[in-house]
Amino acid sequence: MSQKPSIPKGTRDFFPLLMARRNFIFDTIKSVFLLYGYQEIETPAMENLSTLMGKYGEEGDKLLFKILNSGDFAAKIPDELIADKDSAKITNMISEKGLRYDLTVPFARFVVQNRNELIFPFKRFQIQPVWRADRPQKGRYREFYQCDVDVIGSDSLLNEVELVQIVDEVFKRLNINVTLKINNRKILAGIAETIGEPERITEITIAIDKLDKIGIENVMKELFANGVSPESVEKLKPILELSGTNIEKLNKIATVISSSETGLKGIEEVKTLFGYLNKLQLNLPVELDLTLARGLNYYTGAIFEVKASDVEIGSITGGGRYDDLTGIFGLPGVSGVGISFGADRIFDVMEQLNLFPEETSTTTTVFFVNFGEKETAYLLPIVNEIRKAGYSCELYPDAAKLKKQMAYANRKNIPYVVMAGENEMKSGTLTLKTMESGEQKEVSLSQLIERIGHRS
RNA sequence: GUGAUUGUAGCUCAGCAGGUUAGAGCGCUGGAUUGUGGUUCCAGAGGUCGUGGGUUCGAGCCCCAUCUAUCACCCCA
Repeated sequence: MSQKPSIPKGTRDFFPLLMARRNFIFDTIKSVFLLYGYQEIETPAMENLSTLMGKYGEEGDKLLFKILNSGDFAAKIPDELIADKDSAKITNMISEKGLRYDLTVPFARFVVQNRNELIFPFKRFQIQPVWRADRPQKGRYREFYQCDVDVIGSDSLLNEVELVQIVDEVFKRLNINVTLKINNRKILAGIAETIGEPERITEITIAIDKLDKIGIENVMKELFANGVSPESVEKLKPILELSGTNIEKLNKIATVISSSETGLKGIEEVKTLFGYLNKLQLNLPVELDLTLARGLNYYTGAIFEVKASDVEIGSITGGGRYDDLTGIFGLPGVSGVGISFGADRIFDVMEQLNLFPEETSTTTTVFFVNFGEKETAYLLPIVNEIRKAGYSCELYPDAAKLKKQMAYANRKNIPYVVMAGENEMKSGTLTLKTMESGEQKEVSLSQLIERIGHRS
């Protein structure tokens, strides 16, 4: 049986049209990054497992793609480990590399490793694929692109402001309606302190993150289930029910968590951030969302998340401040903020909303029919002249039937077809056919260039 | 990792309560038109019904397993 070839679960092939559209997104994002003075870097697709493991929580470790060691690794596994069927320990023995899970942790590794050559504050961006062994579903893939911008080595809140501006500019250029949600991890810590469960901040944040999805009752149930005491959960309730404008919410929460120094610091940070943002003319609505938690446990200050207003797809951009990510790699006291644009989800949003401009599907401008050897010799220098003039063109490689060549040009949506056979060669001209109208005209080379230049 | 739905020609789908040689539209190939595409007409090719087992006289249809895609949970871009 000739079994059909296939690709791994959650991965995709991209056709030329899709690539043109994806590149439109990447180019847009990249141009905004450059506009703000960020510099591009790349890191390897695979990292040592030791730099990846333990950075994304227990769940994250499970979602890492691990790469099998080369050689006869099985021989080195002690029999008792195999007998125990202890996957975790066996994994350690047979795999020491993994595919990157995001761009932030490899970036932290990069910064620590190359700290002496970098200029701080270091502003970098990075557009590369990441891999997660997740089960694919709507808007979720096992291989997808992230477009990260980070500034590391500065704890100024101006960096947060700049990131918000970047988010605003990118989505303005892509013509997507979005809402930016902001929260601060210090406020969440303050809440946990206030209700007397400072140790359980992770469980608490994960639970309240689900508030708009499962409702307040279920959030509270989940907290019970995770061992948070009933009294603490009761205290949490009024916090979750906060409503009003950003400032109103801030003021209310400030009174509730006034005993927590960390919490108040968080509130101060958010107020400062909003203060700056009010001075700028932003297109997107910015909303303080105290239920925004984001699972990644390395965030320590601001947390950002962007949601598309017109499509139900989860967050399309996210990020935050991490004070000590490089500490894990031996360089403490370096603070960074960053956000990550989810290019694939942004793509899905734009597809659904039909937001791609027409030009992203353009192909060759001029097509030259191949009539045979003599004609090809006549055409080759002309084809080159067209390219020199800045127009993309191609000469069909085979002297196939005219019908076939015309059909090819038609399918590729090429607007101009040039034919040059015996007659044209004799008179030193070219026959130019405009595909859309079907109109045909004998022209000189300079007339041809002029004609295609008029197209817009 | 848990739970559910799905799978028939390149694509979108039909397929009568399990019953002989599995259909349509679009696409593809060739011709009408040997220097003319997109429109029209004519002809043709293409499927071991996701894969592997099982039930049955007989399975595209029923059962089990497996893979894929989709959806929800977990988590996340």
